[in-house]
Amino acid sequence: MTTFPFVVSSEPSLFEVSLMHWSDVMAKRLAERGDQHIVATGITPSGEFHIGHLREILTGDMIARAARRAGMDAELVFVVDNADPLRKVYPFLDASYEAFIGHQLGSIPAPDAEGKPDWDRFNNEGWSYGDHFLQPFLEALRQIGVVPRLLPNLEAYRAGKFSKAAKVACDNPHAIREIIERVSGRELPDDWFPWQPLDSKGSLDGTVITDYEYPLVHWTDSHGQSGSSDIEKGEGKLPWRLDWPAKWGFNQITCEPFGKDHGAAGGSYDTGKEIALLFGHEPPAPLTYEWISLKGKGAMSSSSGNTVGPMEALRLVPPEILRFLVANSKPSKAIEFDTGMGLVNLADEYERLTARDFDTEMKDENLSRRKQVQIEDAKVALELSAIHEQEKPSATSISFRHMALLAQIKPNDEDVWASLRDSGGPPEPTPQLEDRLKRMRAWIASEHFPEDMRINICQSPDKEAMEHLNDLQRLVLVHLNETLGEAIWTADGITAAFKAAGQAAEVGMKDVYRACYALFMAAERGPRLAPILANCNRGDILELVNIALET
RNA sequence: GGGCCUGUAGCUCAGUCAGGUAGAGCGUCGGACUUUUAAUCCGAUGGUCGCGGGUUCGAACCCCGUCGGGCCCGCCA
Repeated sequence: MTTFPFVVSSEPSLFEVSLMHWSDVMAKRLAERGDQHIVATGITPSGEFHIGHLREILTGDMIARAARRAGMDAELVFVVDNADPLRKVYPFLDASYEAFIGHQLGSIPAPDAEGKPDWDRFNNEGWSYGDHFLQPFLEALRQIGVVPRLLPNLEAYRAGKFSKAAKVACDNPHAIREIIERVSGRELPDDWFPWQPLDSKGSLDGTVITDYEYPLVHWTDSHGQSGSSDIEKGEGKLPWRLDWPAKWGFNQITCEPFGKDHGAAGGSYDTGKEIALLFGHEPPAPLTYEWISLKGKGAMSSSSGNTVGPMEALRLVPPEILRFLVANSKPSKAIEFDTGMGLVNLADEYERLTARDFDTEMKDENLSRRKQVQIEDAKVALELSAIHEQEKPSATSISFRHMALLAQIKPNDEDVWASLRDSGGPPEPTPQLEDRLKRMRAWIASEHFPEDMRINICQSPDKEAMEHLNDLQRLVLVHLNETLGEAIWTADGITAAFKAAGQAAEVGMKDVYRACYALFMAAERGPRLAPILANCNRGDILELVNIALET
């Protein structure tokens, strides 16, 4: 008998490390700190949001859910970094935005359809640049089952929430400088000061600090103007490396996932955790995650237009599949988002998982440890994929592939439901299924739908496919010309014509279908032909058979 | 220069934290369903765990080195 040194004899705890999903590992870490948690996420609304940003939010959401499942209180918050400045005139912006560079995203007008500043909405409704990009993202979040408490950063500055930290920083610029220089290994300019005042035009760039008398930071700007910035009234902002740890404090953040850029040694989390202590609070438990890139196109980037937006993704993919993508990948794993075949496989894997009974599987005592890990991981990933936290993910029992076929073959939804009914599906379409079909149709209509999945009826006979047919199979075509010509143009009628052609040619149905698939789809096999042909133009199909016979 | 992630079956990846007989899904191939919604079911196929050393009774896993891919250390959150 083999003994495994790693088997501990004590009773299995909820936190049996070897059997944990990544979200549970984080929950365990949080449990060591207490049972009240605020999980933070944060994004700068500088441009179009993309599914890369979804990972940030979903990672946080899943940690919060895991903490709640383990019996803790946990809330998800979303810091909207609208106090950050506009960095440059992005390609989607009009050149007039040049004047706003350095200005805070929450204090400048949103671009209109032509990329020009929309002053009307800005002046009348206060509709800002940040709002413009945030709004659709929030809608996508709602669909995907994430409703975080929003913490707009600019408003936090104006409300004086940064006052305490800003005072500590401005009172101790040398201590801050020491931390940043030592931990990040870079040298700060001599005139560096831990506060960025707004200049005479409202920009955070280009000011020189001339003096500090709490609560005022005195400055001169690039326009030759000078003035004072009150650090308690949001007349400026803390530099990012201080801004972040300051937010941890007054928002009482206990956990925050962030992209790998922040997580690098000497990066902003490293300096942040020391600065947090200086501010007087513990840094949150970190979790570094990898980026999501687009398959074959590299990293996602708003400015290059190389993105799939959350709303676009949701038109194609059911939200639970998007959640599953994140839940099923360890945060350290880079995700390649593939809107083609990868998506089909992902969705079908999801469907297969929903059909499994994990509890029963786990009862098998002969399972290897490895197997147990797999089951546990899959089970938790599936739970986290549910849009609503409490609900069990339900199986549609219709694979993505199958749905893709039906949606292509049947232009009318009713026919799809009828077909499902006939093949043992649900008597009435569930709302979930209707939703699936709607998204599937959008996907098929989009450029993202993989060619491999597309059903194409040949316009003319494919030479190569036809050459592979033997004489017997060719003979079928002769009879097919006749039987099909007389057939009633319905699925049943066409099926009957196939049979009749087979009988006339005295060959088995296998050869009939071989011949048909070669002719109609240039393939050896395929989806059931008759219903597809029934939806095609009769004249075109007969013409196709004719041409084939002539050549 | 410093650091992080990553390399396992044709593909996507588990497994590395706590060393104990290389795993899953997809794909491919074959069969069944007396023929079909790329379906389903069964079976088969498949890997010098990037490479080289070391530690060990035993290494995908730990240590050292090396090669390849991605990335960060410039307030770009």
